[in-house]
Amino acid sequence: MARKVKKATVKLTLKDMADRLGVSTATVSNAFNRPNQLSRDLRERILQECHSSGYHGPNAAARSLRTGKTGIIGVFISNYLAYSFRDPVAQQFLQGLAEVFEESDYSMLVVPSRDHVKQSHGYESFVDGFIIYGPPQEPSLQRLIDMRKSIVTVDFEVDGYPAVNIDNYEGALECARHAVAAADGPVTVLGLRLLEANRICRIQAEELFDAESIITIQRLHGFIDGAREVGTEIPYRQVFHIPDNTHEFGYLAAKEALTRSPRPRLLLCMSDRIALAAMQAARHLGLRVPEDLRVTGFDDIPEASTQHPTLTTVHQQSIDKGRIAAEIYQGRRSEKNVLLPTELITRESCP
Amino acid sequence: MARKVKKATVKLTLKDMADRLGVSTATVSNAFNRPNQLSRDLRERILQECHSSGYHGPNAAARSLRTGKTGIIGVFISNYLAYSFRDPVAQQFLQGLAEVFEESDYSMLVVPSRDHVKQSHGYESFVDGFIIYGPPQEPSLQRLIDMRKSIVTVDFEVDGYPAVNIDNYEGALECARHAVAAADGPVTVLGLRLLEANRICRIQAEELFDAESIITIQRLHGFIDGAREVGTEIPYRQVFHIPDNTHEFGYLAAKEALTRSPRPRLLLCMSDRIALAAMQAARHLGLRVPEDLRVTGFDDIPEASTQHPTLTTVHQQSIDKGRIAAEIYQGRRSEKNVLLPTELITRESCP
DNA sequence: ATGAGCATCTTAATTGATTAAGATACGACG
DNA sequence: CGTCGTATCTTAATCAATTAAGATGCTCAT
Repeated sequence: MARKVKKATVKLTLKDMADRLGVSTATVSNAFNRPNQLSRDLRERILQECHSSGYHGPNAAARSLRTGKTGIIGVFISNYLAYSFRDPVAQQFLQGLAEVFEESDYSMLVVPSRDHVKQSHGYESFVDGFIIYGPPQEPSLQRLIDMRKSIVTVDFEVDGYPAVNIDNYEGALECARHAVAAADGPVTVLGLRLLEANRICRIQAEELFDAESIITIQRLHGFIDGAREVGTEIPYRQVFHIPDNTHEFGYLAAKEALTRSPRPRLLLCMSDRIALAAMQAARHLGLRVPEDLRVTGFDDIPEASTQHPTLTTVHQQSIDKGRIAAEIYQGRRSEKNVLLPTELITRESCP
Repeated sequence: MARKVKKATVKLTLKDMADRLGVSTATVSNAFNRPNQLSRDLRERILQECHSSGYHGPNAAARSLRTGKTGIIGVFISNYLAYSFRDPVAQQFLQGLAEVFEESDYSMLVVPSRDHVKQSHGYESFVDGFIIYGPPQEPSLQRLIDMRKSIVTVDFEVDGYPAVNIDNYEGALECARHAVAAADGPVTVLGLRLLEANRICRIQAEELFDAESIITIQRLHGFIDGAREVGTEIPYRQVFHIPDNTHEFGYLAAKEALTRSPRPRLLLCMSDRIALAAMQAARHLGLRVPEDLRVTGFDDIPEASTQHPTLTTVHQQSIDKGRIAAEIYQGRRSEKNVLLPTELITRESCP
């Protein structure tokens, strides 16, 4: 049963209101923006009249043209837009952002960075500033910088701009120390976005992205160094590259890793989503976790603690990452460069 | 290691470009918007100069003021903004929207409907139109209508506007028929948002929302009618109200339902998230699914098929719902009122 | 040769607000 | 009584674009 509503009336401007009320546009504008510039009575009358005749406040485009502000902040996701609504960590990050921006009356314009420079219609000039999540392509980044907006970067850094990051290396280090020490057999790493390739493969050292600033490279080094500390060398050939953080890719990569000989006894995964997919693959292969195979994740997404067996993983403060980025953006924090700690959470998959 | 980028230059306008090039503003504008209004050579020169001097296209606010269009579409979520980034079905819906809008160069402004009318800064006039997901409060809805924008409603209907819905009743009916017939004991419904209360409780018939248009009421009627068809009456006192679709609430409600006497042998849940939480609660109580307890969900979110035991549920086309809403919005579809079918998916939790 | 037709570019009105500066009136104060 | 300050409201410039209508020069058919 459909709802009924009144049909809309004609489009009204601030000037129309001024005419109806017999005052100047400046006064109507002030009624909305600077209450102390006019008498209480008149302001009441103006707002009352606007409300009853269906004028919903000053036109945003005009206001923005004049003031240069919009109340909209751009969230720049370095990936397909659809991706950000599918990745659990990105979701939590967005949730954190939303929590803070929501209460201060900002709206969020979520934009994808893919092919960003090619796009024509220039939504960028609509936003007051940007939260940039993950490193965009170089030309996109330059363009954002050129727009002279305030910027906060997340999960990467740009000289001279505030940044929020997590301690990927330390988390991976701690994780590998614990997991490799407990494992009694071959170790395989299921790694994310280590190469440019868009298919699953094992890596060659020379193909590896050499940027220390890429978070998965930080995790990889943490894994390798942590394993070495407890006496195990992880050769590059035991590291898989997975092009995207999806269940499907994780499942396939795990199947491949687990059907090789010798079969690994430990999978160090670079995300929880990959780890959960790997556990499904293990189940389908008749392997018990953790008896036959140990698995660790990274991120500590909600499912990590609710699924069975529960997942040993490195906790990162995804929601806080969003909250803090939003707070820095709003100038509500003194520090400009935040490094959030990570923490190993030991659960059933690798006790 | 932080990236280095060039610092930004001064702010440029279309007029600045016109002056530098010795042409009129109209010509520069046309270079961007109406290529056939000027010679190929001149257009090249203009775009080249704009690019090299760092002018990134016409200011969006000014353009929008003049044209009345922005290329931004508002996605109106009838809940806290943060919620939409946490609810799996909402996420899939957003993903579907994003897929379509992304390829046609639209940006999505995700706005919460909560306290919508109270908010002052009027982002609404920034958007060309609205996708309204779930029924907002009456005054919010009236306000959106008054703005005279194009509107597509999802999961509810408004007279005179296009709508996308799913067949909640039929899905619930089919689900209850199957599950109740197979169950050999008491049946309990874990229902979502059936009352206004913001705590878990069992319902009294007279408290129930009486609007036939609310999707959870449709599901409830489906459950009740389906059970009746196979000879079981579900009394209202066996229906729980859960205020929000979260794991925590689901877990608590299930714990409560499963510790009552007589213990139910079947839980009909109104969402997968509730059902998955219920299965965790069952595990913690030492109950085996499906041997001791059968569980069904609704929605068919990704985890329903990947977690163990896999979940019997009613599939809804959440992503398509988003895609179709976006297509209708863009006038790419002839039908204006779409009812998507649902389908029972039988898995391990209730074979 | 002439004017119609076309491509190309310019002029200038327009969009809906914000806000500095100015005008007016009124009360208080020396 | 003149003057100053304050509260209140108005005038008008400004923001950065779009676009209808007009101007200009060139081609081509008659």
